[in-house]
Amino acid sequence: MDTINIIDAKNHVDQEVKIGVWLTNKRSSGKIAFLQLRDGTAYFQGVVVKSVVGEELFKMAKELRQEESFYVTGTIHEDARSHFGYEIEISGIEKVGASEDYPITPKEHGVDFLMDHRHLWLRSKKQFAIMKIRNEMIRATYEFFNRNGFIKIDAPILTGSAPEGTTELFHTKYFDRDAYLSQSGQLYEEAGAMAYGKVFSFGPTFRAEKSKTRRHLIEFWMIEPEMAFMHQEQSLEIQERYVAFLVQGVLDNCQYELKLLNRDPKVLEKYTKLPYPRISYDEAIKMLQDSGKFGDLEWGVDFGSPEETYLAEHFQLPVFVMNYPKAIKPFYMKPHPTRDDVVICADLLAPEGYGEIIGGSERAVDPQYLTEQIKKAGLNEADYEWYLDLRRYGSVPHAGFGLGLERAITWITGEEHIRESIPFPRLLNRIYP
RNA sequence: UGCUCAGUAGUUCAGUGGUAGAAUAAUUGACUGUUAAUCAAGAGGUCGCAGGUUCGAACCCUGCCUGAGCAGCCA
Repeated sequence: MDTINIIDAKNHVDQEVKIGVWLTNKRSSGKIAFLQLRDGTAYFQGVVVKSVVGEELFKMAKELRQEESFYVTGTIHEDARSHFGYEIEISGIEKVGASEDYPITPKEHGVDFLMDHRHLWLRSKKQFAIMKIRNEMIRATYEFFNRNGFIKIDAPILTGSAPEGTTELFHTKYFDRDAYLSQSGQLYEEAGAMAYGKVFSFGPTFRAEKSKTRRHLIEFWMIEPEMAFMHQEQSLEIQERYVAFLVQGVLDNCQYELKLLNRDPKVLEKYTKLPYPRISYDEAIKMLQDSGKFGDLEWGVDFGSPEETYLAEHFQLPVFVMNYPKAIKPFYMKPHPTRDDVVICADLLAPEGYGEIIGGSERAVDPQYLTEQIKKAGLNEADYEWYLDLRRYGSVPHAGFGLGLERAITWITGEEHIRESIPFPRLLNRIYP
């Protein structure tokens, strides 16, 4: 008799198998019991018929508690009455771990209660589906960049200074010196690109901002590719190919999970068609002004979420907004060749109101210009000597971008809030569990 | 950090000045195909915390704590 996973049940129809499972719910009558089972690969139902298994096993089945773990043995049947398409007719139960008064019931719960029990909430169907899609997007990320000649260069998490100097950093100690948790690996990836051509990082990022919205996490995961001998236009092509590849990966490998989430695959299929629309910041400002919905919006301001949502809704596709004002962007972006007021950059705004998922730019290469910008930004020049070295020794045109993994997951899964896109979210005032 | 809203049974909520309620979960029993099964029974409470007003406060007032939504900031 084979020991299998639920997801492989279709390959074992009419065979007797053994599966290690947890009980998610049960229903029973005097003669028949339905056990809702999960094993981490899928969810399906076990059927226990009293007249077949006898008094003792039937009684044991009826007394199983929610989230109790056990082995079931039985025969797999194809059955149209099951949501999964298959079920197991149980002939034996071997208890493994007891469970009493499991807090998360099949009824509704509030967000706070669920977040306090995040370690258990992860077992439920919706969370299972989101985590599987997250895993697929991580897998597809590695595949995409490896296929396209990138190597992964890990940026440090502990840094001695603020890479961008703009947002709040988590402060810590590095023995007797000050240190900060990384809010971006980008500058290090630029060093990587000058060493190995095309590189990417994929790691945690920390922002000590008092942000409290559905699109913010304090700790999140970012993918930051950086490419040497590359201008912004080629970078945009890589960005849209990468995003489309993520969507395609989920469509190819997560149909079951999309169904659990009620996410319509037809909507996602639209996002695999390239290229994505591109508009300049100037055009975006004009569109917003013409809409008459944003008051006295003036050139030079950064977009808030209502503006981003309006732009993305207009195209119903991910849309690149290019070349923002220099004043609202970080110091390392390449200045526009003919205009003093904008830089060569682009944000990718996700449709359906999910906001910015990528920020990217071509990088400034002139060490003199960079030194000035570092001073202007009020940063300590000495901390950036190593960064300026990259411009002193064989600098080349290069571009890169950063994709926020959880924002992309929230968009692709169609979830309301970013907090369910990461196993243990760190939110303002929440660091338990 | 600002604005708004909320905190009552394990959970989700009703109760807005006069004996603390419902549904659901858990428990016990009935039921041969259930999909949040159904039916019946008993049980379940520091009404967020502290102070005040009142003959009397879950309810009114003040302060504090906790959370949610939106905004700013960002990916």
